[in-house]
Amino acid sequence: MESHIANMLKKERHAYILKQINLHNKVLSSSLSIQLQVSEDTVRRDLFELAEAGEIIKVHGGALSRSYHFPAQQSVVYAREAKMEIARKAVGLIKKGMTVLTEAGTTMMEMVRLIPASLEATFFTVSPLIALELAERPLLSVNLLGGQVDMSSQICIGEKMIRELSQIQVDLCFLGANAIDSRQGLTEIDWRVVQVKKSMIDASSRLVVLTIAEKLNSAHRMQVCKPQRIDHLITELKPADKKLSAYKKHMTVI
Amino acid sequence: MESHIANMLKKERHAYILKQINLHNKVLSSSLSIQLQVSEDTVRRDLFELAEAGEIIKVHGGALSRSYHFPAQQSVVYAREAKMEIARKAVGLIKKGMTVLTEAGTTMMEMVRLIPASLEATFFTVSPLIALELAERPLLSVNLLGGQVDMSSQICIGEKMIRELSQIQVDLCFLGANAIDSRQGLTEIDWRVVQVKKSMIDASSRLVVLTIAEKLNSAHRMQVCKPQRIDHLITELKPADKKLSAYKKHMTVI
DNA sequence: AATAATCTTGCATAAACCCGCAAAAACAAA
DNA sequence: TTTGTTTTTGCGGGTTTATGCAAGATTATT
Repeated sequence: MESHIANMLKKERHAYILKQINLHNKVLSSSLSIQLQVSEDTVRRDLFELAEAGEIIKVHGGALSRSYHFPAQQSVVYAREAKMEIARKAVGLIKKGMTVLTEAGTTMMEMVRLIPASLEATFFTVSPLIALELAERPLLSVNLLGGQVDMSSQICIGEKMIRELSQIQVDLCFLGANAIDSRQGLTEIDWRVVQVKKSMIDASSRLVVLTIAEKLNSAHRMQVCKPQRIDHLITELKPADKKLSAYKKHMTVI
Repeated sequence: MESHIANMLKKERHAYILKQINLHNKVLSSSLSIQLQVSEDTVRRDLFELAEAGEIIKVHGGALSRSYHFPAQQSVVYAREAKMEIARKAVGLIKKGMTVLTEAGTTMMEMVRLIPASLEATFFTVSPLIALELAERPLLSVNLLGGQVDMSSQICIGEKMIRELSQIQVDLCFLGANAIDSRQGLTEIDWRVVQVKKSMIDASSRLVVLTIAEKLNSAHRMQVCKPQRIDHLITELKPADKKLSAYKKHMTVI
């Protein structure tokens, strides 16, 4: 990457700057000048042009992502309709007396919200938020597996957690999918999250993957598990939908 | 990870301040100065600009949310004023590089929210919510101690957690008080919570108790620790207040 | 009234900015 | 390639902005 940073064209610099802003929500003229190996004036001109095109917000000292203009952060869940349909199907798999292990994510939260207060079961989870929501159901026994808290995924990770996971055995494991593909299986971006998910899978008899259809047929760098290991795949689509046919060889589609 | 936290741009500070105001309904120039790592003058100028833009209401010592005067959504947290004052004092005890153990509760949450993003320290906590809030600070290492999740206290409890606590040693332990008395010390209602708090105290060199003055001179059934074991007592009162004199024999009152 | 905290004002400094210009680079056509 | 045209870039020098500090005024608190 660093190699073609020297002697970049204006367009390339613009692309680079936009990428940086999307990544950090902010750039400094001074550091860009060093990163791109051009003068600060040039950077300023670049920022000015991007700002004029409405791509970024220019401020004294650098520039900010446009999202700073809409300070009211949207707490709306993306594709909630779909996620609720998934949640409805998922809850149906949980029977009285079962031991269940769950991950984090908005889909999982929708599922947990649908769990009736009358359900009697044992839950393990790596997600603080999910744990708190589960704990509101009086008949559930809720166990939160501790560890280092990861900011981006909002789950607990780390060695200790993996060691703890190796000591439990559950009936059902619910995982959300960052990306799933009928050949590459479940994949993830963050190495540390992969470690945790692998351990979760090892600790469970049956594996259930929840995902919105949008994420079907996509893959990331690191593999969490092969498609054969997945027992149930739950999406908002009808099981007969042809987008799911490729998955049916390996797993039950719900 | 580079921290774009120190050396914030003006716009970023403004966004941060607005977030804080929406969260607490009120900000103090003094606290903001610490959190943002800039001089009070700069904070004052920021507040002035935001006030001029009509975003907030500037008052002596800080600023208020505009919606605060119309008591539409008030009293979400009981005695928030007092708790913020306590929080402000408590944050002062945390120094760079320390290892800190915290409990749950609204006072603790106020404290955690005031922790500057620039602080470098290691935190252990038994509270899922506190853990998530802490995790937003990039320079902190946050460890959530897992276990059964107790609905009423919203903390993790149980044998496993106590065993884990026995394996760590921290500089500072922050406990909230359900009841505190100059002779009976710290007391609690729930037996299982007592077990956890006792273990937390055993794991720490210095013990800090946070409580609103209202809870002074009250006691419950089960003792958590003797008054002598408490190193610092933090309330919203001035240290010189005569309500605190009985406690001064045993502990430092802040 | 006394004390402490906070505010205002003015000033100093460093960083960031703007403007114009000339060199350099990219581009297009001969 | 060479030549001419256009775009892009870096730089000098003057301007503006951001920030912290100090001293005195103002406002809370006791």
